[in-house]
Amino acid sequence: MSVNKGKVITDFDVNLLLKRGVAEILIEDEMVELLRSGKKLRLKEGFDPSSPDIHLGHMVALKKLRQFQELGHQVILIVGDWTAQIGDPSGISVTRPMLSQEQVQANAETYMKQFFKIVDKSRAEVRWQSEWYGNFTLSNVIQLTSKFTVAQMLAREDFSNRYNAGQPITITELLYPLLQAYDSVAVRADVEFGGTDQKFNLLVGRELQSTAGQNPQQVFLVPILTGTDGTMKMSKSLGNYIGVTELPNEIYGKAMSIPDSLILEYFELLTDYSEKELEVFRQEIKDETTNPMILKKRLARDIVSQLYDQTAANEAEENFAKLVQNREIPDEIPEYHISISELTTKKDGKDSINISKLLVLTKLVKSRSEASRLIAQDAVSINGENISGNIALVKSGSIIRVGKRRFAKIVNSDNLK
RNA sequence: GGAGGGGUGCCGGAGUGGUUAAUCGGAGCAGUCUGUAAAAUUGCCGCCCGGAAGGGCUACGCAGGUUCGAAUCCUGCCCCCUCCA
Repeated sequence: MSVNKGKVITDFDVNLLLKRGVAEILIEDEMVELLRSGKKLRLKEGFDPSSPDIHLGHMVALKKLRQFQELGHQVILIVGDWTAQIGDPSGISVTRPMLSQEQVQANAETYMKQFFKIVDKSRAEVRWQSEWYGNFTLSNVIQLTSKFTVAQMLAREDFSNRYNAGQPITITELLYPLLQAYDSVAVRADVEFGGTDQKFNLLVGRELQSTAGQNPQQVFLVPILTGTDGTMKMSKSLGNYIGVTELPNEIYGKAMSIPDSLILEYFELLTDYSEKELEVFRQEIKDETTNPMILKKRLARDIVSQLYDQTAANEAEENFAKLVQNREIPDEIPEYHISISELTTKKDGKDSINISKLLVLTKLVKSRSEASRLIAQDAVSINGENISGNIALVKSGSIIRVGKRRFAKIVNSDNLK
């Protein structure tokens, strides 16, 4: 097979590619035609390194890209080092803080590693916006902006909502879709991938490509993954996300904590379980013949093994069973070396330790005020025994537990001095 | 440039001189329950000192001022929104 060609594809491929985990394709007929043409397609997806973590929400589209790669197509990842400075206004109701060059640079570095947990590096091309925007002049900007009208921009729902609600929209934000669109021109994209909230931006790309004499790209929209809270979209800023570089135990645990209502959505968008299998799951949930927890465990295991491997997944599952389901103490507890004598006071002739100070030192809590509250709420235990006051006996080797999941093992550093 | 409206804790949003660390809702944390789900329910939800009792500090855009006392009144400044130009 020629390197310039994508694989000849079957109906099965088309169905998998264009149906599973896909929200909308514009223009679908053209997309199918492109795939059948055998042309090696240039698939673009842009990322704003506005925060340093890629999470499962991003994984939906990345998995799609991966599928296309397996059919021989070329992925072009755009590092949005310029647009990140603006902050994507899509679906956001307020202006985002602008980031510094340095910040963006640092985030972008860590992004790379994360991309290639899912995307095949050998069939991907990484392009930085600064490649073309670095030399952009004001006259380029004027030329670019002259092609679009305010009315066009206000056609976008989140802009018009904000406008109507009397919330500020900065001019740089209006620039965002244009910059993203120009990326498509710069890399001559055949298809651009994004979440459904990206629809407007991707469509602007089509228009701009047309005016530049290129074939307008196909717009490939994947669903927005719901976050672990079960209501809002997964996003870093909402804190309801599972990062792809988190540790296996964390990923597993967070996956287990999603509401039941999300199980099928996650299976569909994040795993390769076949449609048939999904149908079985759906039925089982509906008929209540299977405890949703069992299905969730399968889901959690699958996600971990995709991001790590089978072994890690099994370990995470064991860990979960022990730690969470049986409320045991984990095998490995972070140790803290502290000087017990410095924290010790005499009370009733016995040596005792100020627990709230200890909790702050071990970083188990943020402040002494918080520590006092948690103690009062029976959330703190030492070697399995709840403590009732701020004073208790702690020895070298004592295990402190705060809430369900926070642990620390105390190691006395006195005799090391 | 002119007129009007507004800036309150993570978010939304009350409060217009006095137990106000600031009603209420959401988010979050913790307890009970449990499948680390949901629902329910209880409590917490600025920081510091103190074993505790208790005490102190900081906070309602920023900076001053009036007052025994201000998120609340006054002055200046900054920012946002709407309408007019």
